[in-house]
Order: sequence, then C-alpha cells, then structure tokens
Amino acid sequence: MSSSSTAPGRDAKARAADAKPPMREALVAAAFQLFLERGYEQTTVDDIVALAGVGRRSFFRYFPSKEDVVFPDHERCLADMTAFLAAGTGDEEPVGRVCDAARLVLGLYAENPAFSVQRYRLTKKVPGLRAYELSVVWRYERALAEYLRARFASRRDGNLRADVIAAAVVAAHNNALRSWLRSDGQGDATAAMDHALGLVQSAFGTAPPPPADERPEDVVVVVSRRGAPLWRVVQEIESTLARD
Amino acid sequence: MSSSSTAPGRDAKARAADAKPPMREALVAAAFQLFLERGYEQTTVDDIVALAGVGRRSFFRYFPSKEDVVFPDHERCLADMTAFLAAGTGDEEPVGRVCDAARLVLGLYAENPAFSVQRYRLTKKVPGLRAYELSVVWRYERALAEYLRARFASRRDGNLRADVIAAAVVAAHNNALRSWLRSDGQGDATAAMDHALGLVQSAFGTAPPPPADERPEDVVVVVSRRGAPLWRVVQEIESTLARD
DNA sequence: ACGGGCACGGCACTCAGTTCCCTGAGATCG
DNA sequence: CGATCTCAGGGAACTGAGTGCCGTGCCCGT
Repeated sequence: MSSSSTAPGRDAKARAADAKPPMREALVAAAFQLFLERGYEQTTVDDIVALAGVGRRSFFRYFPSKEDVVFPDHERCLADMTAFLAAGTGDEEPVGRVCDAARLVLGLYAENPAFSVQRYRLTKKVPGLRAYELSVVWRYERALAEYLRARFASRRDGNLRADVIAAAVVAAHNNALRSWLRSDGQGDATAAMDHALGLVQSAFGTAPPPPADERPEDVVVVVSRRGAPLWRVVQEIESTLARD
Repeated sequence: MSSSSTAPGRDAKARAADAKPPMREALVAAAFQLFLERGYEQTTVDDIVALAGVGRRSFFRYFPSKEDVVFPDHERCLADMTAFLAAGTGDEEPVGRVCDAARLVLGLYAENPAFSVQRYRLTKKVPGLRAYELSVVWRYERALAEYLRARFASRRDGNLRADVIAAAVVAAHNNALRSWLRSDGQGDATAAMDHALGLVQSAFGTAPPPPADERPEDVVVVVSRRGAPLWRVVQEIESTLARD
C-alpha cells in the first residue's frame, strides 16, 4: 500500500475512527457488500480485506474461517441462550423452558431484520453456507438437549426424550423463523413461533398448549369403536397414564 | 513413479486385478487405514493416493471432497430411502412410514457393523467430520420432511408438522444408532430403534406404537391428562375419528 | 527515554480442490 | 488390418483457504 509507507500514522488514525466497534464490523460490512454484489464463492478473502483496507492476516484473527463472517454474532447468541437456560430456578416446566429459549433466539434474530434476511438469502443459495449453518444450529440443539437431559435425568428414556424434544423444538423454531425470513421480515415472527412451539408442547409438554390458566380437572376420554376387547382398552389407558 | 515408466502395462494390469470393484474401494480402504493409524487431519489426500498407488486426480474423480471418503455409501443409502418412501401405495400411515424408512437406514448401517463403528469413532473426535455428517443427515431429514409435506398437504400446519416430525424421527434414529455404535455394534440395534421410534409415534403418530400384527379390532383411545379443556378433547376425538 | 505488551501487516508455507492436457488401452468402423 | 474414437487414469500447474512466523508501529507504565 502506498499511503502506509508515506503516512502510516494518518492511516491508522482514520481506520481507528471508522472502526469504533473495532475492525470486526468493518470486515462484516465489507464481506456482505461483496457477497451480495458478486456472490459468496466469487468473493475471496483477499477481496474482503482489500475493501476493508486491512491485512489478510487480520481477517483470520477475527473469524476462524470465511464462513464465520456470515454468522458474526453466533457465539454471543449461543452464550445468551445457554445463560438463559442456566439462569432458571430449576422448577420450571422443562419443555416450556426450552421453548422460551427458542423464543429468545428468535428475538435476537429479529433485532436485525435486514441483516437476518440478507443472511437467509445467502445461506439459501450457497450450499457451503447451508452446511455451515447446520453446524451452527446443531450447537443450539445440543445446548437444549443437554439442558433437557439434566432435567430428565431421573425419567425413563430421559436422554432419548431430551434429544427428540430438542430436535422438535429446533425444527419448529426453524420453520417459523424461515417463514418469517421469507416474508422479508414483515409479519409477526413471535406469533408464528408461538404457534409452532405450541405444536411441540402439545405433543411433548407435560402441560398442553392450552390457556393454562383455566385447567379444570384431569380428563380421561376413551372412545372404542366396533367392540374392542376390554383388555386392549385397559392396556391403552395404562400405557398412556404411565407416560408421565 | 519409477515402475510406471519402465512397465506401465504391468502396473495397470496389477491395479485392475486389485480393484475389481474398481479403485473406489481401494481408496476407501487406504483412507481408513491411514485415518485410523494417524488421524484424519494428519492424513493428506496425497498420503491416501500414495498408499492406494493411484494418481491424486483419481481420488477427486470418485470423491468430491476428502470428507466424502468417510461416507462412501451415503448416496446409495439416501437413494434407497427415498425409493422406499416413493414405493408406497399412498395409503400408509405417514408417520409409521417415515419410521420404517428410518429402520431401513439403520439396517444399511448394520450391514457393516465394523465399518460403521470405525466411522463413528472418527466423526466423534474430528470436528470437521462431525460438521460434514450433519449435512449428510440433513439430506435424510429433508427427504423425510418432503414425504410428510406431501402427505400432510391438506392438513392444517402440514408443513410445520412435517418438519417437526421429520426432525423428531431423525433424532430418535440417531439416538438409537449412536447407542448401538457406542456398544461397538453389539446389542440389538433394531430393538433400541423400535423403542425410540415408539416414543415419536406415541407423540405424533395417528396410530400408537401398536403390536401391529395383532390388531383385533379398531380401537381409539384418547387420554388427556391433567385437565385439558373440553374443546381440545373434542377436537382430538374428531380428528382421530376423521382420520380413517 | 526505555522496555514490554499488543494489534496489525506481510510473507511464505501447506493442503484441498480444480483445470488442462497427456497417455495408453480397448472398442468400432472402414 | 489399420485408422480413429472414446475414455479411464495420470501428471503438472494453478487458485484459494487457513496457518506460522516474524517484523513493525503504537501505547503503556516506570
């Protein structure tokens, strides 16, 4: 670079002024600008650092890989979610708790709708980024599953239930999130999320998805068509009640 | 290579004899030998092709990436599963069908227990391979979800249910598969899988996880625990009766 | 003024993955 | 029988991601 040899001090000062939230943001901005105007794979790391006016080595100081620049706040988001799970008093209903954790993550996405939508468009068309996103989402799923495993430790099939419920919650979250992203961040993300998580809670929650404040009594309904044998009906009731 | 310049014909013939199920198998064998004795990341593609006695270019003819050599039969396995789903008459119970598809995949893993266990050990400790495995598993999940989306097209929240159920089935499958792999391929993989899928079917299936071979007559049992509101119970009964 | 962190930059290296082209071994056809 | 076509494989050179090493300028405290 020519200017750096003539007046390095000025350059450094100018850079420091631009990058108050240091250089990281500048790299993200430069990267997304190039990704959007010429595509992810057509953009090299050298292109990014050239636009950002920094050294190539600095890029890899802030982002372990080229993919990571697409998910700049992933670590913070994951940390927030695990902190939320750890912050509980321990007597919450576990499935409801992980659903709330999912809502929290959605909230973080919804903080920057424009950015989230841009990233969604990128990950949708670049296979490499889709693959990377999977490993990102996987860590959320593992965090949820670990929380549930601890809460279900005493339960029969506790680990299995934990894995399945975590996967279901993540799938519901992704379904709602993606439909919101597809609408360019218009529409009510929270409502869609509540609806999706309601399905999961109705399937797995110890409490159903209902109004919850008006719970009359326990209800057992048995409908048996065309003369089922009594032992079969009893068996069904027993196995259902034993589920708890 | 010295011999190739002196007697290329002989070399080619010898190689052809070794690689009856052509060269692909030789590359997989060489790769796993090196991965096991010195680790995945410590093994370069050049090492593999040197041991297999083939050209570097040939490796990438058979495997699009270094990771792919760890999942050599993935494409065939996925094709088998989608073929199974497509082969149905269309009147099967959808959740049961995707569970059977998961059982089919387990069966393919169980065909080569030693190989599956080796791969499991590798993917467990190499982060890059774990990430790659996620993208492999993701394609199975998408195939299941696509099948369910088609079957649930008329249902309310059909896409959401499809995504959630596919995720739950995959999670149950992985849970059972991994516990079997952890036991070095001893133990009954099928029993663990049936048990895990039973949980999913009891949560989502239109039919419970019944013995299936001894279904005396139609029986529908709806048990609602801990005070579900009446509208919810009625809804369940109606949707259950409307199913058949 | 001096020395030690510290953040950044530059250089050179490894390795995955790709492109282009060469070679030799059948198969086909005149 | 020979010319040619095709095609699996090999080899060399290239791109680009990611890493290690070290030099440099800047900001500290003393």
